[in-house]
Amino acid sequence: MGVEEESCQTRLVLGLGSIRGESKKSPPLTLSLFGETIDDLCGGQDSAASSLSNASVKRERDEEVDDTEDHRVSSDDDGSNGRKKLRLNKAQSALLEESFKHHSTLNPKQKQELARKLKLRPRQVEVWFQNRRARTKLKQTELDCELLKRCCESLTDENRRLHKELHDLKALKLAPPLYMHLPPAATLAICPTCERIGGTTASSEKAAKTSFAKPHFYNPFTNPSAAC
DNA sequence: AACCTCGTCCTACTTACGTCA
DNA sequence: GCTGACGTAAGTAGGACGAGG
Repeated sequence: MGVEEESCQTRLVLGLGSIRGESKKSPPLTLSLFGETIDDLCGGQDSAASSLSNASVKRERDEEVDDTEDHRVSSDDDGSNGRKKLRLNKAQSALLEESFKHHSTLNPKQKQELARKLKLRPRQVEVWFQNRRARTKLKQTELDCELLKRCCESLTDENRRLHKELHDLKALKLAPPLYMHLPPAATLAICPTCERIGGTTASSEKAAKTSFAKPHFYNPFTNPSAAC
């Protein structure tokens, strides 16, 4: 099936969502002209083109640039009006990915060059980059979400632990006989920040002194379990 | 200088096709 | 063969921005 065959066909694409009124942005019906510009079809400028959106006009202009290879399949063979979908081959995907690694956006020259190499229309290259950026962003959002979830879980655990510790300390305070079993007060070190009782070793004393000298700030993002 | 229009590019959202389990 | 989920190409609306009048 050649480009000429396809480009001569005017295809009416009916968006189901639009028909159902699901999309607030979409018009009820969309007339899609594949391979032909409005000007081509109307035989001149300033007729119907002026009523089209900028994007549509631009798209049609792009399509004029490269229609040398048919990556589309006409759906009119079977009499349906649905659009057929381009599938990029592995080589095309690989080159696009490689290009995306170097720059996630394209200038017009790069777009043209890439389209020429891939034997695609510049508009298709542009769309691929738009969708690729969207996928990258979505993936990053998912990763961020996962990280926040883990931080939240960590903070919840820490909070639970601190509550329990506070409860234990209060219980300890209300139980005088237990004082008898504790070491002399002078040997106890209490963390001024978390109010935990430290041990009597040199290291814990040192830690306590350090805590006095320099209050520690807990950053769950850099050190989720850094508290004491 | 301030404004308006136009063209272009982008994002966000959506639709619809192809594939696969 | 049918079906639902998923990935993705493509359509659309609207905003931002620069150029030119």
